Amino acid sequence: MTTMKEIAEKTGVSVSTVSLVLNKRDAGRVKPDIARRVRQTATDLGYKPNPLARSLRTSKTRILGFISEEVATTPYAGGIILGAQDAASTYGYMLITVSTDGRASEESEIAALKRYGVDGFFYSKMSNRIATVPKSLSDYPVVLVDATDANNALPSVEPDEFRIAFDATSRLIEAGCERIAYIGCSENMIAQDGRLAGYRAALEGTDQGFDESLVCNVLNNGPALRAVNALFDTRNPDGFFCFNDARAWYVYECAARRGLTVGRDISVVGVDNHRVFAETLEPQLTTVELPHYEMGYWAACKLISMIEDKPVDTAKWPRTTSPMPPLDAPIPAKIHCALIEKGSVAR
Amino acid sequence: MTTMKEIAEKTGVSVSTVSLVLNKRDAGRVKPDIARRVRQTATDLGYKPNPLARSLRTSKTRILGFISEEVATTPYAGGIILGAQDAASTYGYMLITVSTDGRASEESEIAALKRYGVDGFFYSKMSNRIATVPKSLSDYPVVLVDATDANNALPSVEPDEFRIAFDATSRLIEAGCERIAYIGCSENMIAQDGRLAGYRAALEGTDQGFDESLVCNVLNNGPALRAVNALFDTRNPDGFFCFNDARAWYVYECAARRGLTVGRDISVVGVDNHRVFAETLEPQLTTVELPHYEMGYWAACKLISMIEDKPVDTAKWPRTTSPMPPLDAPIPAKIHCALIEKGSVAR
DNA sequence: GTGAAAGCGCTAACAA
DNA sequence: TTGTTAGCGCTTTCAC
Repeated sequence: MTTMKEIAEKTGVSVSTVSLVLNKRDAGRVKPDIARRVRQTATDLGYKPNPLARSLRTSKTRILGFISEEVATTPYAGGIILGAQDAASTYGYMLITVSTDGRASEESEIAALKRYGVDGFFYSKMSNRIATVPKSLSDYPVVLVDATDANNALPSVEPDEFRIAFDATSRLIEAGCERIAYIGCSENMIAQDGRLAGYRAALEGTDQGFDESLVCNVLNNGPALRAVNALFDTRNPDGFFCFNDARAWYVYECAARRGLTVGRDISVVGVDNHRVFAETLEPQLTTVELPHYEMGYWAACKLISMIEDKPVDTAKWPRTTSPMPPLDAPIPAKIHCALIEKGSVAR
Repeated sequence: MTTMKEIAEKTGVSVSTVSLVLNKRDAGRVKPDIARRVRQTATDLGYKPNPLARSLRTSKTRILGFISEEVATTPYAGGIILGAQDAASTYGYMLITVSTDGRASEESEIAALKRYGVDGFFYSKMSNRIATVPKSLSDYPVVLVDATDANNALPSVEPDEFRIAFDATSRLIEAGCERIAYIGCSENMIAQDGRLAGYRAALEGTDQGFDESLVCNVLNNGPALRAVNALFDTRNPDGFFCFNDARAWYVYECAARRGLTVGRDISVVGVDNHRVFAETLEPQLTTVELPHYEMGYWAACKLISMIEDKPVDTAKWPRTTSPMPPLDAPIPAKIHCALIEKGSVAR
């Protein structure tokens, strides 16, 4: 591992000159010729700065702490983390992820992260919830991911729940469905509210309009399956917007028992896409994929821009199907990732 | 953030004495009384060592690098990482995870990790594959997780594939099933080989014996579903061992179309448990859960023991249902995690 | 037994 | 325009 000292000796200048040049602070301070020679030997020797030593001086580590619940239990976390990682690595940062699943250790994890000198934090709940960020984070830059700050004081990156359901429902309408059901979640969550509103808005613009009796909010397992079954009996829907994979499965199960084929007899649009569904239900199922990767990527960009206190170049951000949101919005800012659509049309 | 200097001043000793005491190198070098006072003020001030400064001297960072594919696409990764994190945090380490999904960036990620001074690496493929560890890792401690070293030179932690299928099949036999099918994977992988062997061994100990025509290896989507459907037609199995969730779903779909109910008309044991299945199929489905958490935990213990060059205390490891494997085995060592069983009996 | 001092690799005042 | 110098917090040798 080559050091600045070696470069300095080899070039015949002092370490500080090398430092200036290599940190791009040489404008008008170091002779262009010397600067060039320094840069040359640096690349010759394959110089890479030692982040630890740098951190010791600057107390900036270029390490980001990612705090989340449920990393272990959802397949989504990975996408978010991957996106955050990509963005981080683009800007020369690394991620340390800790998850607090089922443990009361959040505070000690945060303390550990602080000791390692992270420059800022992601605070993530998987699947858009209201979150209360621990006070121990209050003197650090923080961005919420797939979550909304209870105090509405911190920037967050979230999916555009309304649009997810609005677009998906519109798609079913265009496909000619006449009795479009909403299979949702009876738990109280942001996603449920936003999506139900989007579904409703899409239908209210049409002849069929919004019909409460086509809304079926369920939890899980047997009771959920029975509720969907009852909906089939009473309203015989020909189109389904499903809150998530599990809800889509109830529809599939009921359809199979009735000899109905998805994509022919009924149309189903589901949100998200567990791997298992990609292997089984596709391509009959139309899926609306949440842009987890983009959420992570955007959040990292936002966090880094806060840390470095300069606007980031939004042109480099990966795009979803939606227009780019305003980026340098003041804090608190909610940045809505829009949806990604995948799969064939329902019918 | 209190420093050693502050402790030294407050106690009226020098920094070096503080260092000696706090690093437990004071035996016979520092007066017990002084040592006690140092320790006292340290706790009074809530002293936590600055890992960065320490690293600069020792070139040990107590950071572990976790390299994996597919973090984004499987829900399993989370469990492994969580386990590794827990173990790491128990021993005062942190994890930096990088994933190399669909990117040619592996080498640059490794280089970045090295620059951050990681003490060792996890190299993980999700779902037990033969892996070739990059040569750039060869001068570091490395442990493979859910993967087998192609050169058989590195320690690895893997599930006990044979036992997974042996136990699951035995369970179906005990439940009285007489035509037990194996719904497997037609891709060539360690897990497939091991599990098929386990299934076969369990059946060969019984009257029904092993019957090739009950083995159905499939890939995905329509073709897979049709193959399972054909198996239903030709052999009418009453018990199923399913390689994974997707395979279990094919069985469910076929059963639903025939009006059969799982847990009553047929018995199904599936490996793994995506969250979506826990919400839908349980408790009818018997699941054999791979011990991802334990794999991560054990791997971290192994890696740390290599780094610190001392045996770890295996008594603290989380247990699965299997007996503890020999731990201080010389390298190369394969440490087999056994399975965890969950869910109700099939019938 | 204890402390002074050097130095890990780098940055940033300040001098020259 | 460049170099000297003084640390960042910690470990470690070597005098005392």
